[in-house]
Amino acid sequence: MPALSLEQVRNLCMRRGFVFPGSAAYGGLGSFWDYGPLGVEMLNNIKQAWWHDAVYERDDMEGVDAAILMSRKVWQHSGHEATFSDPLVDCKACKSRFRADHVPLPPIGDPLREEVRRHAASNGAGGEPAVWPTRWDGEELVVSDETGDRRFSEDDQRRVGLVHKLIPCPKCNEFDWTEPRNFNLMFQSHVGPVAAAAGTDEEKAARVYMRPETAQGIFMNFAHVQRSMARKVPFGIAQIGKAFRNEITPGNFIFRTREFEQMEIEFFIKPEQYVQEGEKTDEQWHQEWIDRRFHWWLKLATPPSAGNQEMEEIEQRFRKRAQTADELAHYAKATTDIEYLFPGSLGWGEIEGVANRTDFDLTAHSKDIPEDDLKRLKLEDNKDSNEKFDYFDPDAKKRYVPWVIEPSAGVTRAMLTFLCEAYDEEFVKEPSKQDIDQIKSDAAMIKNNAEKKIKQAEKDIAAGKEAKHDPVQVREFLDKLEDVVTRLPESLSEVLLTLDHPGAQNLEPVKKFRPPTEKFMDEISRTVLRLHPRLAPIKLAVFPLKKNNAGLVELAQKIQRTFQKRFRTIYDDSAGIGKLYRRQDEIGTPYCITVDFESLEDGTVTVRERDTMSQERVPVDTLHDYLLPRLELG
RNA sequence: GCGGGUGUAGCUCAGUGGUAGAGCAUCACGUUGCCAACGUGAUGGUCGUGGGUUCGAGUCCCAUCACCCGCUCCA
Repeated sequence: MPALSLEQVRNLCMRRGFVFPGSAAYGGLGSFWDYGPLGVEMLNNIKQAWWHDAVYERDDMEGVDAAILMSRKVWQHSGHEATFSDPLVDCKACKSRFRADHVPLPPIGDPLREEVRRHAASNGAGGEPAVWPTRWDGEELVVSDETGDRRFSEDDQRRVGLVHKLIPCPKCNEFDWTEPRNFNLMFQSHVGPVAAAAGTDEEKAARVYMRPETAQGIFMNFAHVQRSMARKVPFGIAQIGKAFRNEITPGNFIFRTREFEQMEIEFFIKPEQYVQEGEKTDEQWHQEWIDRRFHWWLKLATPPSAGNQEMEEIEQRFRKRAQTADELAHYAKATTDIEYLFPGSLGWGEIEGVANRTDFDLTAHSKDIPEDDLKRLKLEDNKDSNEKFDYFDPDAKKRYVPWVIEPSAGVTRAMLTFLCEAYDEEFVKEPSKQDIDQIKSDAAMIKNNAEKKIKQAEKDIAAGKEAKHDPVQVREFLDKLEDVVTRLPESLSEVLLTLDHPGAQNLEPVKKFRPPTEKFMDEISRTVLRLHPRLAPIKLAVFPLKKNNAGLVELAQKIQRTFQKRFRTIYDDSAGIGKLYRRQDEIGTPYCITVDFESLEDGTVTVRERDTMSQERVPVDTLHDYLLPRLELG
C-alpha cells in the first residue's frame, strides 16, 4: 500500500538523506529544499530513465542544455512577462481568496451590474484603480491608458468593480475586498553592474528573468539543432534543467517549490493545414505522446515484483485528464495532464502536462510575423528578433513554422510521485489478539476522556468562555478513531496516523497511548520502498554475517568493490543482519548480499530480495549475471 | 498574503512559573551464526529566533522566522 500521508514520506526523506530543508542553519528559506546523498541518486536515476526513453530509444529526438538566463525579450515575446502572473484579491470579511479575473460579476439585469458599469464609465482615467495587469486576451481585453481609449469588457468592469467594492464576494456577499495584487511569477535579476532604480530604462535594459520553463531555451535552439543535425520535421528536442517560479503558495513538501527541475520535450510537427492523407495530424501526435509518457510513468511506478492485482491498483492511481478551455495556458490549443493520486489531502495532482502549443512560440519569436498569424495567435508583431523560425519542408515543398507538442514533467515532483507510490509499511509479524485488544481498550479510554472534553468545551462556548478544545474537531477525530478501531486488525497501519488529527491534540490519554503503540508497530512491521530498481538510489548492499571475522569482512568488501564500478553500492557491518536488511528496505535497495561462513568454503553467498524478502544462494562468480538483468539497468 | 496549527537531543515525543527528560539513533567495550537481539557505559539541548513580564520563563505576553493544514496553484 502506498504512503497514507505525505508526512510519512517527508519523514523518511529527511531521516534517510533524500531531502533536507534548504538554508536550515539560518532557519530555512520558504520551500527550498536540498537533495541529500540518496536524493541526488534518485533524481539522477529519474532523469536518466527519462532521457533514455525520450532520446536514446527514439530516432527522431535530440537533446540540448540551454542557458538558464536568456534575453528578457524571450519572455516578452513568449508572453510570460505580460501574462505569467496571477492577480489575486481577498475578501476581508470571509477571508476567501479569488483570482481577480475569476470573480463572477453580478448577473445581467442586476442593478449592481449597472452601477459597476456606470462607475467604470464615469470615473474615467482619474478614478482608474491602481492599475494592475490582468490577463490580456487579444481583442477581448481593452488596454486602459491616459488617452481614455478603452472599452469596458467584462474584465474591466470586474477590475473597476472590485477596486470600488461594487462586486459582492461570491461566498459571503460582502463588498470588502483587498487591493488586487498582481504577482508575476518570474524571479528577476540583472546582468552586469546595475545601480539604476527599478523601472528605469537602464534597469530594464539589464533585466533578466530566471527561466520559469525550460521550453523557451528549446525554441531558441530549434533552428540551430535542425540545421546542425540536418533534421527533418517531425523531430523533437529534449531538455532537462532547473526552472524557477515565484509561486504564491509553494508547499506540500517538494510538490510545489519555487526552484524545481523540468524534463521537457518540444516535438516539432507539420502544421495541421499541411498534413496530407496518411500523415499524422497534430492531434494524433499529441495523443501518441500522451500515451508514451503515461506508459513511462506506469512502468517506473511498478516494481518488477508486482503481480497483476498490484499492477491494476497502481494504474488506478494514475490518470489522464484533458484540460478544459478555461484552464488552458495562453500558448496551448489543448493540454492533457497526467495526474497521480497523492496521499492525504493533496489528492490528484498534476505530474506532467502534454500540451499542443501549435506554432505559438516559434511564431512569436520570429521577425515579421504575417498579419493573419498575428490575429490567429493573438500576438504582437516582433521587431526584436533576428530569426524567422520557419522551416522548408523538402517533401511537401512548403515553407512553414512547425507546430509543437510539448510533454513537460517535473523531476522533483516525479521523485515525490515515485516515493509515495513505493512507500509501504508491511507487517512482518502477526499482531497477537492481546495486542489488538490492548489497542481497542486504549481507544475506548481515549473516547471516554474526549467525550468529557467535548461536553466541557460545549459548556464553555455556551457560557461565552474560551474553550480548551474545538468540539467539532474532537468529534471528527473520534469518528475517525472509531472507524479505524472497528476495522482492526486490517486498519492497524492507520491507527497512529489517526492520532495526528488536529482534534487529538492535547488529549491526555492520546499522549500516553502513542509511545507504546509506536514501539509495538515498529516491532511487527517494516517500512519498505518498493522502488523500481532503476530508480533505487542504492542498487546493492553487501554485509558480512559477522563483523568480527576478518574472512567474512574481506570477502564482503571485495564483492562490494567489484560492483561499485557499475552502480551505487553500500557495505555495512554496523548492526545485526536483520537490522541491516531493514535499513536497506527503508531506502529501497533492491538486493542485499550476505557473506557467511559457507561462503568461505563453497564460494556462494545469500542474495536477498527486497519486496519478497526471499533468499537465494548464488555463487560469487555468477553474481554479475544474476544481478544485472534483475536490476534492469541500461 | 489571510485564517488555523506546530516548533524541546540527529529522529519520535513527554514536560501547564521553581535543578531540562524518555524511547530510538550514534560511539566504546562485551555478547550476538540470516530478518529492527542484549548488557554496561558515554556523547548529545543557550527548549526556532529576538524582546518583554517575573525573585525565577521550555511554560505567560509581544514580535519575527520556518514548517504543516486550508484559501491559492498546476511541473
